[in-house]
Amino acid sequence: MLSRLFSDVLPDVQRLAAGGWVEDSASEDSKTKDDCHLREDEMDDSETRASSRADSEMAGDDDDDDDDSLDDDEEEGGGDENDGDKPKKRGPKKRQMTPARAERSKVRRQKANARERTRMHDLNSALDNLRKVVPCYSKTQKLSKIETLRLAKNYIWALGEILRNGKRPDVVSYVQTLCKGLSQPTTNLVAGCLQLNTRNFLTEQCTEPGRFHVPSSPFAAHPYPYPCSRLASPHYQGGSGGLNIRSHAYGPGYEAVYPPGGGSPDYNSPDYEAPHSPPVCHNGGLSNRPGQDSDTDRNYHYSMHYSGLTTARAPAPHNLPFGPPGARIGGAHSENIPPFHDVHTHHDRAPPYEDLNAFFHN
DNA sequence: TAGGCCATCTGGTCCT
DNA sequence: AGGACCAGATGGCCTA
Repeated sequence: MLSRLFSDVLPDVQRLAAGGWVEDSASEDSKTKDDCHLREDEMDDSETRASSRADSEMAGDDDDDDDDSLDDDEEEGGGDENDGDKPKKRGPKKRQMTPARAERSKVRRQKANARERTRMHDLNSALDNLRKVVPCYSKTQKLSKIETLRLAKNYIWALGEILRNGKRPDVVSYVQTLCKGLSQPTTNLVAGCLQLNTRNFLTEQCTEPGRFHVPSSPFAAHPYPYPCSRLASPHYQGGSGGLNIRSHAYGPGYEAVYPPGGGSPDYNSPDYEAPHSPPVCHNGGLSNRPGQDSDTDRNYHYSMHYSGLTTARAPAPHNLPFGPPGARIGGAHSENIPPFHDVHTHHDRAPPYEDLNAFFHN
């Protein structure tokens, strides 16, 4: 069984690796593959059923020829035994299903199914690749397809805004942008990514009220002071957890937080078509006390992908698109990144970010 | 148990 | 004819 599994998985992995991405999710796919085997077994059953259907369609054909031309000739004039009491149908006649034709049809269908499977696997691989470059990635808890696409769209839009505005957005508006149109769980997920980093900042680095310095996040991969009045506001429960982001659609008491002018994307822009997701709010249920709950731990499986801005190929750590323009930016602090077994650091990304980095470096 | 997500099968359509 | 693409149907798995 295992060898069968590997023999099936390996070609896929090799194919995907040849496509430019090294897939390391063979084990992850094992279940699916196994399932696939089961389904193939089922397919055998269905094929059997299909065959029996075909056989039933073949009722009355006793010539049993294997020749196509013969089939065609046959259908030109054949099958009229019962036409006496039935109105003649117009259009192309339904071909009589000979065993040979049924066999060919079956093989064709099997090949089509295999192609369709491959196509969908390729599509899923592309989606996996996309998951790796959007700002929240986990091997263990993957974003759904639709959420991946939405988040990717938001991410692109946010990056575009950064380029258009020429200034770094604050963390909250950035999260707002990313979470537009996302489901609440995904919103929490993205928020969790940020929360993780802000908590580290708060517990380890923050020494000055109202100053925001994130050590191990994309926001924080570089120690520069990041003023964020919101985080220092009464709404901010940073001392006990970090950003609390939640939709007020989940009940009263959740205060929407919007950046006070500037830096915030124009969600009404025609460029932005996402359905309006619940606004990103404070006061919500994401207030993780250090070491408090399992959700907190789960959030640790995620990393903000802006950490990718500090890739080895990126010129320097002053590539962070956040914080005050012109802020002094120090060295990278990848060593501050906690040892998440699941964390994705995007060292394999570079060119677009180098552009961005260069932009913010100037 | 309902709902969400997913993989797969299948038939239709379009294109080469 | 055959392949690519698509959408509907179906059933399994998982979670709240």
